[in-house]
Amino acid sequence: MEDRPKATRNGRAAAKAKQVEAELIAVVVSVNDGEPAVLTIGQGDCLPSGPFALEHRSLQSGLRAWVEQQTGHPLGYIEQLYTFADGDRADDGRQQRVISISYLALTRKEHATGASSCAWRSWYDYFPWEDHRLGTPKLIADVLKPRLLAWAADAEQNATRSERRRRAAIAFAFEDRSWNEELALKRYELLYEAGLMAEATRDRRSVASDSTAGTAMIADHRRILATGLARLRSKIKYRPVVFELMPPAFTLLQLQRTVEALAGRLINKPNFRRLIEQQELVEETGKMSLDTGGRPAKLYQFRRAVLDETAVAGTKLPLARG
Amino acid sequence: MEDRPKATRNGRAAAKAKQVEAELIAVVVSVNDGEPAVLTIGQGDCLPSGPFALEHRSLQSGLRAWVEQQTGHPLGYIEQLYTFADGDRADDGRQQRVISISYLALTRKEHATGASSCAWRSWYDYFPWEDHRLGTPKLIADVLKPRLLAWAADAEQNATRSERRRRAAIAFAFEDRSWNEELALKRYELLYEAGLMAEATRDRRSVASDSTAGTAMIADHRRILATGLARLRSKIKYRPVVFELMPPAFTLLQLQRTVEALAGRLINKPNFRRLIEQQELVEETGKMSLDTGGRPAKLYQFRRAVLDETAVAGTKLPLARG
DNA sequence: CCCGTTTATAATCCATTCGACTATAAGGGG
DNA sequence: CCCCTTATAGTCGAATGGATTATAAACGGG
Repeated sequence: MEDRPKATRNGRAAAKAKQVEAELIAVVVSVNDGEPAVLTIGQGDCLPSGPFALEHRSLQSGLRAWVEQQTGHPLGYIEQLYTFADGDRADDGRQQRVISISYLALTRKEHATGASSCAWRSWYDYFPWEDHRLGTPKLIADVLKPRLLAWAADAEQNATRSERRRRAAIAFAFEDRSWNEELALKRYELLYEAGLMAEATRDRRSVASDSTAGTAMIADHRRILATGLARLRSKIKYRPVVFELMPPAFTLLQLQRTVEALAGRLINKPNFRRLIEQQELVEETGKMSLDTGGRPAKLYQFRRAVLDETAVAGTKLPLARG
Repeated sequence: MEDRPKATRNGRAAAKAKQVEAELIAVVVSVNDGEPAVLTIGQGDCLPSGPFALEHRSLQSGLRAWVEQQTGHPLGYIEQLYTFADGDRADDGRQQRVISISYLALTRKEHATGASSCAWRSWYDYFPWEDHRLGTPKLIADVLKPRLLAWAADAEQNATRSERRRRAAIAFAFEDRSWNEELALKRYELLYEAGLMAEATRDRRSVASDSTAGTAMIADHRRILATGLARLRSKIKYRPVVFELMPPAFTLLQLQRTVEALAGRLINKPNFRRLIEQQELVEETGKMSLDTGGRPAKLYQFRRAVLDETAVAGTKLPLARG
């Protein structure tokens, strides 16, 4: 059985043909006054990114270095999102492949970010159909729904037509289905496929659609952003990651507003409080917040201890069903 | 703002220093007669893998090609697990980095795999402490617990000692905590850190421990396997992936045994049936299985339609709590 | 100073979920 | 025919979690 590490040996022998460049991309998220924001560079159409190089000790430290260099912002919590190859880069004629490794980072805005050419932009600039806190956005019924149905009707085969209609109905809660905020990535992919994203028309070199929604980004950065959004919306339901976005002391309503900003939907207040308390995620600081506008609220802090305990329990947040 | 795609441009300008090799690694899982198996090559100490090369259209197709070449086994369902860099490869003096992109694949054994040098091995050969179907393995109380406690006591600082004890207690359900099958990766990491895995003593070039548990693998392959195990145990609870492991027609008990094999714990039978049925995951084929040993059982098949519907619902499986 | 507004905080109601258990049905073998 | 095995149906009860109501405490305006 001398051929055991065959693959690796072959790879090294003929390594020349198998060299790739690895790119690190970050979705850096914060929430300020109930608005979820993402850290962008350029004209707000680009996520912080850079190649993984020899001087980086690890993928994570490489990512931290690039983000700090490009935005002046140090990162706390980070988690890997997804790795993919050959977006639209292979078509420039060079025989060089790029692998993109994307990360989700949670932080707080506060750090004054010097004069870098970076900016915090609201998630919902890029995905205006995702914010359901004030009800279903009109954009959906006025623009997206008719366009999606037209796209479905465009299909040649009958089966394809009904499949497209069903996919759209599930993703966007047509035909009185209930809205599912975790489907953010599926919705982006559907809109891309239907030619409603500026990126799609650009990539296909086809005629620009008469109606595209949300702010576009370079390459596949908006897709990566959608991936981060979907991951975060899913994760806040079973892991206490929200606290990475909170200041050291906060009121329960501030915590709720942060979750709502991420989920893009409103939460029942008493139930939210009950769940937070019975899970012992927070403890009182003893101080009160006076600038609530009404009755002063207790200030709480995250119980760091649960970061170990919770590995067992799983932390749920009550996101009301439609 | 002409410096927008700065990172990428820099990367290309000085590309020479930033070349890496990308390796694809597969955890291929099947379940046969209630035994969960993983596809290995070599002496059962190596997962199928190979470099990502120019001829591969995508990461996934590259992975499929390597697995099929090395094992003769075509893959169905695959999902990305994790990407990591610089395992223990950077220390051989070469200035060359390797990025490993790991995948989880679910399949069925059936395909006669020619005469390749590959073999199906039980998961629990590598993680004997993970199978709790017949009660808690004696290995835990007899070997792991004393060794872990000794490791905890070894720490110099008081805080470190109590932290190690707490981590061990959570992961292995000491001090009458309840067993959580999803912590498989944490358990492996803990045992590695405590020097109980042959890989750890090998990596550190330290004296081999007097007691190591389970079959070791090359490099970090056993860690990757643990990652796949943990991911799968988590995922079967909210997505209907189990059916990728089932034959076209099966009895409800066979389905239950498969879930139990993956989870490493037993499930309450009436509750399992109730959950499967009320979620409409399966439909009757009209045929019966006669070789049950008792009363004949209805044969069911997976309702492919739920693969779309379920995007909304989330499919739970009742894994009884300790 | 009262009173309406705003927010905080506590308590209750109720449908659903889900673990645990019991009971009945239908095959085979001695 | 009894007894083993497994299949299948039904019940009980605790806990979860969504929805609603009630009370408390600040502020500001008339």
